[in-house]
Amino acid sequence: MPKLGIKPLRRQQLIDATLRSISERGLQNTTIVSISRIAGMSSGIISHYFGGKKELIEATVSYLLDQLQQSLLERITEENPPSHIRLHLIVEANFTEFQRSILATKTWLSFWAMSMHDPAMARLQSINSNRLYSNLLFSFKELLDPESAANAAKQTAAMIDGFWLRSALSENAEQEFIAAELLCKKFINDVIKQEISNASNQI
Amino acid sequence: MPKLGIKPLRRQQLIDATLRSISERGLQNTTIVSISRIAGMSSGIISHYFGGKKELIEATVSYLLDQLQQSLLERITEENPPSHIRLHLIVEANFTEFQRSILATKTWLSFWAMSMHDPAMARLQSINSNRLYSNLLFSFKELLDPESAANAAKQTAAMIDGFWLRSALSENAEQEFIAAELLCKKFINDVIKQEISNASNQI
DNA sequence: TGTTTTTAATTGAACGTTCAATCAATAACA
DNA sequence: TGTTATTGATTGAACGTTCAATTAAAAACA
Repeated sequence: MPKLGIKPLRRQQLIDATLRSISERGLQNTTIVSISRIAGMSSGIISHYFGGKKELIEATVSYLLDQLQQSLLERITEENPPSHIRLHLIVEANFTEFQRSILATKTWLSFWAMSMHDPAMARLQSINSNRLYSNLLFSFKELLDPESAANAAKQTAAMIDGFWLRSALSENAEQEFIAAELLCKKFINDVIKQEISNASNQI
Repeated sequence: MPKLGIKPLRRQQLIDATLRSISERGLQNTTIVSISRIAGMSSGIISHYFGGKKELIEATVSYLLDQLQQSLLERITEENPPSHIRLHLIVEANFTEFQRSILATKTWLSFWAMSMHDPAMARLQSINSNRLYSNLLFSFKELLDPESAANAAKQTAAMIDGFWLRSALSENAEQEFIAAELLCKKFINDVIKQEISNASNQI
């Protein structure tokens, strides 16, 4: 009998090792050997559990996407929070402790660059990008007229991604992430305030 | 004697070829051979004019930074435009025809990813990031109080980078870039409008 | 002007290195 | 013992760099 449940364990161990390798050496210098050494296993194990290096990288990115999705779901378990709270929760999910980790940041950046010439990566990237927009749009629509909501959702999504990028590349990333989260929330509050006052003026 | 003043010409030809190679195959698949073939020269030429591949990549990124800077300067040749116009010009500079080109977008993305584990690239990246923020801050300060100006400048910089990133990765990049430019300008207008009405309420 | 000399630009084969993938051998387990 | 998990040496392709040889343009000369 094969060891029970060892396959998902090994796969997760190798994904963790991949994140560490990329955060330490960058994607370009991450090799089959560097990953397997961090995982404390041999180089052949990667082909055995993932078929090849490419599939392991893809699985690692999928893992990051799942983590991001889960960090949002964890926050909305409460019974339907009001829209403006929900918007803040979306922001928070994108600036989680985990999202800020060097493990994650370096991998996200490499992943974005890869998306430009790797169809499989581009597909994952597109799903994630649309998900953020859709989540924001859903909540904004309960507060603003459709066109304003669409604009606000696009602007917020861009601001989140932009702040995330600038923070990740900054020298004192941790402080920048904290400030970024606050400024994203401030933007959301201001948009809602402004649009509501605009609407009341028009009546 | 061989052709005089050919050095700057060849260097630019190789930089152009590097942009094309990265846009076609991605940075990972860009090799000395792929670049020199696009340039119509031999592989040895790169070491001769740049010392090595690394220096050529750095020169290519510097070229992109210069183009970005120049596209802004070209717009502000007029005698001191008013602050809100200047802010729009900054946005426009970041969404130039050239910035939208596949040649540039793929290289920028690879460059960001490289910055995380290449000190020379990180330095270039930091300069560029600060420059955008400083330019925005300068103009916002003429319209808003210092704290509001700093917040607005950070938010605008993030929104520009974020929109740029999302547009570059999008399937119909061209349309997205156009919409992005408009939404960045709209944000700037709204911030100014809102802060001014806030200030008048406080009096 | 026509010829020769000088000079640097350019080539591309060869070299050493690095990497992902493979697979026969071994270890761990049931 | 038989089955699966794991190892790690080996392979061959791909890469950046180097450099002796070649090419062609400019300079010097007559």
